[in-house]
Amino acid sequence: MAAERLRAKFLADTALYDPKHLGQDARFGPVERIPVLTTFTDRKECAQRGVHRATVAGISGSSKDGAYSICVSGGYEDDEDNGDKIIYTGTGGQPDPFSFSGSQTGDQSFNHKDNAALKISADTKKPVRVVRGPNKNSPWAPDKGYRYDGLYIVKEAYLAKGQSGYVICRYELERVPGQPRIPRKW
DNA sequence: GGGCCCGCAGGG
DNA sequence: CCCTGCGGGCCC
Repeated sequence: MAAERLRAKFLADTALYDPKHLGQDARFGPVERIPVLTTFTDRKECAQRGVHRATVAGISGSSKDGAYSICVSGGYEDDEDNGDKIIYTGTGGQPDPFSFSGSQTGDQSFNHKDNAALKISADTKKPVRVVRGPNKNSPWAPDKGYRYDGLYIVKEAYLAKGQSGYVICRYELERVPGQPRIPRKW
């Protein structure tokens, strides 16, 4: 099948990413040979290609230099996905990452290293790669797999009160203009 | 389809 | 090293 051959070629052409060979700066921005709207079968592949290097966590980055990438999968009830604008929720305040209820059960804070990283991105205005996972609540999410949707700028980062009444870290992201349009489901 | 549980790659 | 985190597979 042609699609499978194309996929095999893609996997061969995109060298497996070894972060140890890269400087900190190389972790920001676009990834070589991975165009916007490239879709990965799962989080592991997405991590191996260097797009979002965490296999589980939603935020990948350094608490000193800022975030490299985030994954929007709809795991947090206070998220809002409007395509070019995203309201994203920080990490923490949930019982554990594998039994997400969607509801917060505790407070978040910028003391958490991942939340701190994304807050720094709001100051530096360095672009952050955004990956969308399958999310039935968003018309902009892929049906399956994880799609690299290009670069966004973190406009604001602040503490807020979430739906469940707990403190959350809230981030307002805006897509960098001039990138391929994101397909809409409905 | 839901519940359960195992796991890996980062970053500090 | 150690711990954590918006998966995923397997069983039923």
